[in-house]
Amino acid sequence: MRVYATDIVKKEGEEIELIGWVHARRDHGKLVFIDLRDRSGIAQVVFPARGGSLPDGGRGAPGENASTDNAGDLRLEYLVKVGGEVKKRPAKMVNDKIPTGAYEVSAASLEILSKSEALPISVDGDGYDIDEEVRLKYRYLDLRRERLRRNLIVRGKVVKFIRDYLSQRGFIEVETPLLTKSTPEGARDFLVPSRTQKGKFYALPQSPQQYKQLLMVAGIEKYFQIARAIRDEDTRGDRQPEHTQLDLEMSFTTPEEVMSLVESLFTEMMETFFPEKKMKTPWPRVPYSEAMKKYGTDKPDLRKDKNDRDEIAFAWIVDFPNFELDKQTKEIQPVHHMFVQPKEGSVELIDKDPLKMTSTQYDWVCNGCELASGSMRITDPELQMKVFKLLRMSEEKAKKDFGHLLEAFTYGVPPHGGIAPGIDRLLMILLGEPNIREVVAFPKTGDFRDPMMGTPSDVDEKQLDELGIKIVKD
RNA sequence: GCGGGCGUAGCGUAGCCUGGUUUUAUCGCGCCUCCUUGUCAAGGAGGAGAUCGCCGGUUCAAAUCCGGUCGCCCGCGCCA
Repeated sequence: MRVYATDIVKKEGEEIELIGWVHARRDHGKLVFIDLRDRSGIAQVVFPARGGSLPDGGRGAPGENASTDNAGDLRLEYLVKVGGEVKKRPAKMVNDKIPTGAYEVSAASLEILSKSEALPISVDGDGYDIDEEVRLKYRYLDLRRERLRRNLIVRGKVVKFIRDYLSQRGFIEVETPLLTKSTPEGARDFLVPSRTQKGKFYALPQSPQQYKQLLMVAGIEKYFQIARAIRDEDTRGDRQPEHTQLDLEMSFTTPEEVMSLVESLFTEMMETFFPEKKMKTPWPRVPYSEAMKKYGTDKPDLRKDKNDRDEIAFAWIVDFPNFELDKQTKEIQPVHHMFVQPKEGSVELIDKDPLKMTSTQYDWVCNGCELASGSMRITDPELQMKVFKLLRMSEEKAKKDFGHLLEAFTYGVPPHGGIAPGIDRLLMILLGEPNIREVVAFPKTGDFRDPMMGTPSDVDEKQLDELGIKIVKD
């Protein structure tokens, strides 16, 4: 019966089978030890003397161990299947440094399932000191290391927790398209050329924003999606060309309800998976103006001790202005996006003094990092059109780009709002990682490449012809 | 686009400031051969592996100094 390495502590005296990689080998000639690693962790396997038995009496008479005679051929990262008995180690041979250190598997059989060349990178250790280009080229090896395996496992658990939590509360998970429409506002789009409509393009979604609002018009009422948001803007340590958000939207809701939902969801998540973190509850609320005045930023770091790895300072920033002036162009632009509902009493200001308007926006921040922006949305087509115009969009352009939304709002639109917390950034902070790439299975480099896949790549002339595309080299 | 840091075997590094006991470029891990019955950073003996990112210059002599160039990382701009 196959057992995971870390489960041997529960199997003393039993005949078991381990399958995993040779993480380390210590060959004493007639006696060979390996650390066998599988997805659970590490267990020591001891191979008996070749042609003999173990000093402690071992397994059976000489000759019975013939099936482990190839133990001396083992090399790092060979994939092996080992059969044997789980034994408690004598007291002075216990290794306190590993969780399975009080036990070991006394091997009776060994099968080499797959050999390995010497690895280009070590998968032992945390890997931080290895050139990242090489780590990414051999990501499938890099992911073998304990730290990254743990990151993927925790990520999977957190996402499942979110899904369960929201599903239990009546939310419906809906997938929205990846092939969508380019709108020149906001971030730069990744474009996908259309073959069937030569000369036209799809855009990959910067966020499912419009779709989720249309789902509210459809009457879904409570929507969420673990959604990819894709933006063609330069990267940072906490920014990738594509990242994952918990996108959610509710009808007949209030900022209070959204904030309280997110707060209880993630508080419970923290208690479940990160009980060691010190977190203030309820999360403080800081008005935008106060944050700017006191901290000079709308994503203040509210930790008391910034060197404390376990301190997590979640907070809400509220009472954002609707609009601000671009620092360079001095043109008016939305603080969040152009679908944000102004606060009650602020709406009338749009004709007189739009910069004085306060919005329903609320941001979730953590340790000086923005984790999410959310708001109530505009549902009045007239007000929405006013916003478009305020942002110097012609009525024709607005109807061309957003006519579907404006029209949808004429068919019985529920008031709605939502939020979209960034999963990668949250995990980066909680796992104490210095970079978002450490919590993403297959991330891209700072200049958008994947050294493993060789992305982006040239394409065949034929593919370009079908799309009606000619490459202009400068 | 701008600013900063880095580039020496498969990986991590020393040497660079102050050019020459480096004519044969340091050390650790990994790799290969042999020895080794209790290791867990196993140990012992031996060995292979580097056009010092690339191009050019200065010099009797360049990993080292100078110029250019390429690549990566971090930050700014940008990211509704």
